[in-house]
Amino acid sequence: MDTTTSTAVSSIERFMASELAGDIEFLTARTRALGSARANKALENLGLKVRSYSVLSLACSGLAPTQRELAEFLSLDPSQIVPLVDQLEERGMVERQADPQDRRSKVITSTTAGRQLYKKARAATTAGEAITMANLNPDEQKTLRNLLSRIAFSD
Amino acid sequence: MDTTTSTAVSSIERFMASELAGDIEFLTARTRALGSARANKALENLGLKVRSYSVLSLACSGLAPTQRELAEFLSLDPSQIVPLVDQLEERGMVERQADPQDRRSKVITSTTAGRQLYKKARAATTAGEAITMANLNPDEQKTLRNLLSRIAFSD
DNA sequence: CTTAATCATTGACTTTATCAATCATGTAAG
DNA sequence: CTTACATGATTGATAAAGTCAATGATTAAG
Repeated sequence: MDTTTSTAVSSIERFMASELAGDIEFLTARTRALGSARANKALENLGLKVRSYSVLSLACSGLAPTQRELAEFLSLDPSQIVPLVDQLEERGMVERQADPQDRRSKVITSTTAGRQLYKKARAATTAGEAITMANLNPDEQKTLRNLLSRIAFSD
Repeated sequence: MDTTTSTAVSSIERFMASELAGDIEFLTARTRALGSARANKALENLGLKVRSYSVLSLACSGLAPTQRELAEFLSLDPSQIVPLVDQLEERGMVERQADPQDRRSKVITSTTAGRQLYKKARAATTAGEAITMANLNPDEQKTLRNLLSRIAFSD
């Protein structure tokens, strides 16, 4: 007798037996919803969201992404990148640099302030991720990354 | 020498070395984007999307979900469930039934037509999922489901 | 050269998400 | 009982995301 630990969990357990709960699409959607809610909260103080954090991260990577590449890697439409870069640029965190190879493209690079912000943001998301993954041991976490990567980059 | 197989892939590889590419949040977001695009396409002919499919699936599960439970399980706001059920109900696929235990709640059940539609839809999404997971062997697929479940239901 | 393709950008438009308010019902306490 | 408070579905307002076509600047190809 006892199915009522917390209202939130009680009914969830019932549906874990459903066919839907075995769908990878569903599981990734739910995992992502949980993770990005947590990440957004962790980034709030820094004036960032998951999206702007992602752009900043790639800008700080030294890989010199163009906006088109950002769109592709982040699964976004190129038109969605524009306001993301706009905001970061206005804050002085990144810069649009004309690509000398192809003047249509704009390479996004980070400023010193951008790299400082990223360092803090990275710490925040890492901490959030640790909470999200608390149920998995380090080996399992590594495995999960590996498996997801092979799906996410299978195109 | 050859890095130019397809424009889409060429730059992606470069960014797989980035810190961001190791973030679980990022990997689930990308995996989900890929998967739900495929699933939506697979469901298009049936007049369904991932969301309505999920509701239909749970309605067909025999688990008698209430709308609140659907919202919780699908990580949606209760107000988002309303139009989803509306549409399926208008098509005669599901029914809102007053819960005799609690007349505030409405239990969503499937009709015969709903179960027939679900059968087709299930086949479509399963096929799509097989494509998504093609790079993983059966054991790996099972492992992935297990690991994701433990994160997705860790609340 | 001229034609076609690509990149960033804009703008229109649709779909999702978020949140407060409401009505009906249920629960708890005096 | 009845008063006070909590909950489930619904509505409506608003913000945020996603989708798509069109444009100007450039580059690539014939």
